[in-house]
Amino acid sequence: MTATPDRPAGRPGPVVAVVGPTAAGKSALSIALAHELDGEVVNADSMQLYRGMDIGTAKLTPAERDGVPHHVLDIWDVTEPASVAEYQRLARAAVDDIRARGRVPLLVGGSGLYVRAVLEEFEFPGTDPALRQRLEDELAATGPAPLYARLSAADPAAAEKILPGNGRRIVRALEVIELTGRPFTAALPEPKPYYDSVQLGVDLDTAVLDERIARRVDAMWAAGLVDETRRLAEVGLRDGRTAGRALGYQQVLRFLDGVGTEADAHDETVRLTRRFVRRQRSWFRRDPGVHWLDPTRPDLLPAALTAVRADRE
RNA sequence: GGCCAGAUAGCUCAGUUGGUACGAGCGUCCGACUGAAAAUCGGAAGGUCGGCGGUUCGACCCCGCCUCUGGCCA
Repeated sequence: MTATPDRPAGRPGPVVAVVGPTAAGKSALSIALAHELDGEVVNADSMQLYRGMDIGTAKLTPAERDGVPHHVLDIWDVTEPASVAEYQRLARAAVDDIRARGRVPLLVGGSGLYVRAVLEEFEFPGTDPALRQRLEDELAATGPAPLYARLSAADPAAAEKILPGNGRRIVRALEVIELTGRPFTAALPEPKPYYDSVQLGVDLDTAVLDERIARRVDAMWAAGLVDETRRLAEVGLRDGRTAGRALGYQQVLRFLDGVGTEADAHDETVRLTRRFVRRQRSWFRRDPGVHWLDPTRPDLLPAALTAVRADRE
């Protein structure tokens, strides 16, 4: 139990986080928990932040939300680049507001960094579009090697933690160093809670989850993902640095641009979503604080509630 | 029935003019991760090179037979 700076008086319970890989059953559990706990959902899915990206992100429809208020979704245009820092501000404001009203915040999503940014002490150094652009242009022109050499000289500790081929992270590190004059924290810090929280993780056997992903992508296609993408393309999805790369949308965009068939786009989406799941797991598994639950167990909800209440002492 | 091509990692295919397979992409497994994180990047495990025989000091690469696959001709 860690004191939080501006926790309202009384006994606000922990923030309940529901995490895990895509398609494992986070949404269903979160709705059930919300009903039991008098909770409201705060989204922690980086792509559900985009307005209009509904089918491909498996966003719950208003009807599926079943009366449970959802926050921090549909806040960005598809052309806007995502920002964890901005998300952090918005999500924390939503959490604080929910608690101030005496209700329970449920942080739900599969974007590991986003979840941590809310739950733990996590300060993002600033950014500067012009500087960033300059570094990115340089990266595009020369490749990562010269940039990495510069990073090694300026901040050996960071360089040691960042692989020489990872242009993205090298650029960000150089940006932070130049901007702040201080070294870049290239390794995740020991978690220090910002909110008291309970993290519930749901996951399935790989074979089962892989099959579910295939069916989910089928369902997305049937629900009109191609049309949704076409509509979003008209309002700039292609220029969206973040949104245009979302799973499913990126593949449909390629198909719409004449690269490959629609079936290719579908199959690629399945393939890449499966790969994404592996990455999500490697993020969440390292966190010892996650209480894992098998979402197929019949007593899932009671088990989840037990885990939440166990933390309340 | 005849002719031709092919048979190499789980899949698709490179490759060796005979000297322990440099393999690649995809898949699989594992990992990193501080303002794009559904991003970005790294590592590992997988092959008695279709079968049997022959030639040779030595064959995945040469020869013969066989099996399977694809195509062409009957």
